[in-house]
Amino acid sequence: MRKPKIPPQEVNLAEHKAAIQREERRVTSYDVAMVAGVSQSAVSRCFKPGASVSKSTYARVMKAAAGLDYIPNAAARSLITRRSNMVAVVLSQLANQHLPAALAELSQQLTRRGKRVLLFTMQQEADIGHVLADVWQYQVDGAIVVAALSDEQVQEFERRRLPLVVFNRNLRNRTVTSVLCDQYECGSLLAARLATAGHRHFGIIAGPAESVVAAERRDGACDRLRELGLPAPVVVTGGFDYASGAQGLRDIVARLGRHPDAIICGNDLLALGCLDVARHELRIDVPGRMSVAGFDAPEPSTWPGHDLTTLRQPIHAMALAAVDMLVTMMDSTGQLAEKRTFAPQFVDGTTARLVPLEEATLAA
Amino acid sequence: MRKPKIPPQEVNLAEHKAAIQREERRVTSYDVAMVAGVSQSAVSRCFKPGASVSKSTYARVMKAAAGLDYIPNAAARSLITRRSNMVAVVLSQLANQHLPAALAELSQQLTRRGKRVLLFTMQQEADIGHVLADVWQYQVDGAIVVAALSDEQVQEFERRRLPLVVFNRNLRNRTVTSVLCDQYECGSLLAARLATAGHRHFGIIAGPAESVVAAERRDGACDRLRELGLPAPVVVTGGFDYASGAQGLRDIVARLGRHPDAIICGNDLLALGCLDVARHELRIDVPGRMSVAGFDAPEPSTWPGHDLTTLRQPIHAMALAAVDMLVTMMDSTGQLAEKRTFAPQFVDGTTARLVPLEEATLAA
DNA sequence: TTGTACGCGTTATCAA
DNA sequence: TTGATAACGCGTACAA
Repeated sequence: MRKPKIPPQEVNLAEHKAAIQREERRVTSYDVAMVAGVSQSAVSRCFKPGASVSKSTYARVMKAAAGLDYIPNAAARSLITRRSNMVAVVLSQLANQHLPAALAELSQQLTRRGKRVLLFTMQQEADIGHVLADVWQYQVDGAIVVAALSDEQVQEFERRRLPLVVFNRNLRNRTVTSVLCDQYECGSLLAARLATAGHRHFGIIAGPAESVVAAERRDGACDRLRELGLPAPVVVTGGFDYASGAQGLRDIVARLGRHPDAIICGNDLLALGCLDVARHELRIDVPGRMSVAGFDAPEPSTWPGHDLTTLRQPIHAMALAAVDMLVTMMDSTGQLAEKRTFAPQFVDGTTARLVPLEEATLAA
Repeated sequence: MRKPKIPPQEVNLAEHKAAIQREERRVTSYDVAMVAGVSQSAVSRCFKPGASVSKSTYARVMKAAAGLDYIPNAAARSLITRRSNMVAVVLSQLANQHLPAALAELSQQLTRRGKRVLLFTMQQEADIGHVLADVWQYQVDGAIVVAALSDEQVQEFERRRLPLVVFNRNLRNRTVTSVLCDQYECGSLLAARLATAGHRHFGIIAGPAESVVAAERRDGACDRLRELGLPAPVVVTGGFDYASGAQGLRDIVARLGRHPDAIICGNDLLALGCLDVARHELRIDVPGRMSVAGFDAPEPSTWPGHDLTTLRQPIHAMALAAVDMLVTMMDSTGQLAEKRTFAPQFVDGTTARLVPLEEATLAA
């Protein structure tokens, strides 16, 4: 019923192109077929890698396609193949923290594997519900979500058979595939390193009470200190900002009557605030008399001058793993839920003493 | 020829759902129609805002749709409507500078208008050619590009009738719609402000020789100083990093035999390096004896402690403008190329003296 | 207001 | 290797 009822009839390129222009149509594979003097299916095959086409046909088709600026329509393709080659990446607070770095890595890795990124951002993680409704519409082949999904939401992914990888969030749900850096373990590790160096009295500037990440880091540190038989640390809460770090140290010193041996901060911004108050306001020698450590080392280029002792999440490895897992799930129908947990990288700055005092003295 | 030859025949929901499951099909509007006992077009109308449907039909359809977890297929829709509601956002170096903030703003604004973001990232701006080929495939309704497009590439957008807004890049091509912060003007403005305060001898740590942005800022400052009849500034080049800022000041001082009245740095990282060397190595009183200023104020939360005098690009306003223009172009067919240039915001830090010496003395 | 019939542009199947 | 034909899932004239 289509116009080109007589396909193997070659048509003049320029003329045909003008006709398309006139009719305000898109250039389709039919148009290419007419100009090349082949069938529409032949054109389709030429754009499918590994299809069986003769050299001469291929050449004629490609020439016609180039002349018409023809590009296959991804929407039509995805309709029949049931694959869009798009992956949804869902996240909030893009402006904060190391998410930009993570997004860049995810995007690069997905592109390398021939997938496109359909980006969904939200103001707050709580808005995820609205976002998911959009995700379903767009026929993505999979999703990488940086948000705390509810059990129900995870189940909806399963029901729709949509491969899902949760990034950097530790869900209770055991059936979900995720890649993360164990924040509890991070807190534990940092406490242990500092304890090994001989620190006994700890202060913790934990961050927001409602933050899951902050809570896990705090609990990891507290539990480890208890296991080691050390005194319970003084814990204060607040925001995740510079000012909270500054006030946090003041509060701890006020509560304790003196400064502790070491301060663990919920993130690096807190640590910087703490550091400045310690050095310039309270005149505490850091790291001589007190150590300060944080989490979430930013890119090397940022925060120059400071040389914080901190932990860094291996974003590159995590992004690689997330994309790997997602692609595997997309290729094989039957998938196994897996949780890959990465260890943090220790960033050996100059704001914490990490060797026992005797050794430090010996070395000096 | 389709199965539901007899649509107004109500079908059991659970049974039908099981059948779909069994056949491994997607849920379509036909399925909803069968369960609701209406025609497929009725279902379609129910999902189109402002279509004429009776209350009762709407209710039956929505109930069936909810029961089947039906969501309209965006690919099929875009095939017929010729609109995908997707906008391509193309950029490189996501991890650097203020691009994350810009992307977040763009994404928010586009989402607010019911558009989805299809994200294309590249390692270098030069890779834009490969990326564009992908953009054409995905039938986006428009594109926001943060890269220096060639004339040819701009023309291809026109040829394909694809609305384009160039973000933060000053193209020679006058026919392209773009939104940007004039870097030449930024340099000029900063030089003028400092000159007004009485500074006469300037040093410029310009940044990479190959960077267009760096060159424009430098030229703007140099030209303005010349217009004001001030001595030619000492200009040094290097990278865009902290170390280059530090070395830059050393070089300027070595070349001049003393330190100048004011230093203009190609970006904030350079300024920080310069600042630290000035204060801690060369023992120069900043801003008492020398002023230091930069460009590209980062988010308030970053680089705490430093309190740099600098200029900030109004990213929020720029993103808003870009999306506004793009949406306008998408809605009306005949579009007019327009270039919207925003003025930078002055960030009044503490590293530069901005009032003439007499006033400063009087105030003291 | 509702249903019929068609087409959007492609890939997949099958026979030639 | 090639061409005819049938889907894919939806929106939309048009007639009822």
